[in-house]
Amino acid sequence: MSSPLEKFEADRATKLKRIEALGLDPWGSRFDGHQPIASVRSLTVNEGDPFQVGPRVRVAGRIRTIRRMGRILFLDLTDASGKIQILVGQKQVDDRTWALCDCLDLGDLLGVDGHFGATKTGELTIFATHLHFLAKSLLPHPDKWAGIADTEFALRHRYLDLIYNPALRERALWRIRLVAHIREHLNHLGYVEVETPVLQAIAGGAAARPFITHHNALDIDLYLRIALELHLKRLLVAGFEKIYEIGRVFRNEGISPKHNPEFTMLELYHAYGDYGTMMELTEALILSCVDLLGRGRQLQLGDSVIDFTPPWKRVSYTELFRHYLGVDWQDTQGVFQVAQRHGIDIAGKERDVVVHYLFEEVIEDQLQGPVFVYDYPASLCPLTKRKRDNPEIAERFELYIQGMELANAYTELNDPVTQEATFRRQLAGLPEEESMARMDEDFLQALKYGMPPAGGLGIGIDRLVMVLTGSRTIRDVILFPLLRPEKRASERSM
RNA sequence: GCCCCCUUAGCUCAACUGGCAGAGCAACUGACUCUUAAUCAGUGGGUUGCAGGUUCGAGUCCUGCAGGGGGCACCA
Repeated sequence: MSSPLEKFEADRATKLKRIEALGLDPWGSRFDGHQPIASVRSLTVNEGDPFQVGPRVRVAGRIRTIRRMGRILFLDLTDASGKIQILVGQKQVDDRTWALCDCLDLGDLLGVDGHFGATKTGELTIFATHLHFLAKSLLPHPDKWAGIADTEFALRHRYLDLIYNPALRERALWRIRLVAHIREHLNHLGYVEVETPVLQAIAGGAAARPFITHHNALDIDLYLRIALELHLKRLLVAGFEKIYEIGRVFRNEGISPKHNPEFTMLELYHAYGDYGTMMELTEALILSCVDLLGRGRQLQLGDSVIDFTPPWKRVSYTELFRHYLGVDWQDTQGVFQVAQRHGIDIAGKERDVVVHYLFEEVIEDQLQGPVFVYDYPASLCPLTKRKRDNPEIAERFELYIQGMELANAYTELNDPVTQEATFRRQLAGLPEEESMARMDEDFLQALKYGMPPAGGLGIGIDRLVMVLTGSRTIRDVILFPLLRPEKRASERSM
């Protein structure tokens, strides 16, 4: 009981007991009829004694500051909509409410009845007639002005960070609005939202290591999905024509400012479309998100300004290679020479693997964008339809903004024979540790029943929100990013 | 998995080339009916992330570990 923190808790527990002694419940109960603080603030202030004449209001929120002046008490109360000052005067409230004022701490949740008005200095204020205690905060809150500076503390106490870091709360709200907007936009275009399994016997649709879990009753290992693709295509076979899913996918890979092990993907499929259909849709969708922000079409992102004014640049993979590397990526000799000049190890590697390295090493970072890069080496795109006049090229595009891949779209491969062949080639090249990857026979069979030609699109929602909110790391747009559990804390709680 | 940086009171931060661990906020006691980073008087609060080592003496130097951050690798 000697540590400072325990003393804080003991002090607050004492106040909790005193609240109980007043015949009040320190954990509160249903509290109806309160209105958002922002809407209270927009009421008009009446002339006269503010304890009497103002409109009657009722609010609920968290105590952010307390200023005690003898027989009068000022509180700042915040709710989801804003902040307002509360004035409690000993003469204007009953004895029990005044006694309660001695038991209030920063962070407590409080309901307030009173008259809305303004103080002598003009501060909009609720002149309280009654307080309703709603919940005790037993732990001391962060410094009310400095907030939380320690990154780790903020990440491990995200609920506190969201209280004391308005920029974080604002970004979280933008993410919510943007995702809702994307749904509205797509629904309006006639796309329907579907849901497909997260637990899968075979995790396919992307090349990534999956998380493994186990189903007890069936006694089988299952994987968490790494993509939405293969089930959505089954739904194309099933007769759905314009579908999308916004869902969590899981990839068992490293964590970085651009990578969280679980993240949110939008995948969308349009029967009888192609990657051109998807390019038009992508531009319109993201543009309408930019417009929703209401900050114009030139957005400041970090040190640079990205101009979203359409039409966005469209440049082929081939053109990029000529421009940045002065070589045709289909020229095997040339590619190997250029790769060696850039210090890339080419020993035993296939040309297109080296091509891909070169793209990521040399070109990707320079794509300020927004720019559509289209027509990729086919061997890098096992789920993509080849160009009719050149089977080495796949009808795929990716959208790049600030060197970051934001969208990825194909003309979908619907030929089961070609699909099976590309799967087999892909599996043959996999290292031993990834031999868990298996041919998805069920998916191939679905294709054999006939999948319409289609355009498909994937957009990383987290990265899109990063770009649109100017966030430097993906953690800024994910409310609860993955952290390693604290060892000492978990041992203590055992 | 590798490299670099960070970790001091509940929170935000000080502490010179190794020399008595400090301040603001928060907390506690008291004064004050228009304050608003309220003010004034007073009080308490520390395993300096953890474990070792060097030293007369370690927050400071060395080694290991943990967590976090950044970078690399991985990520079609």
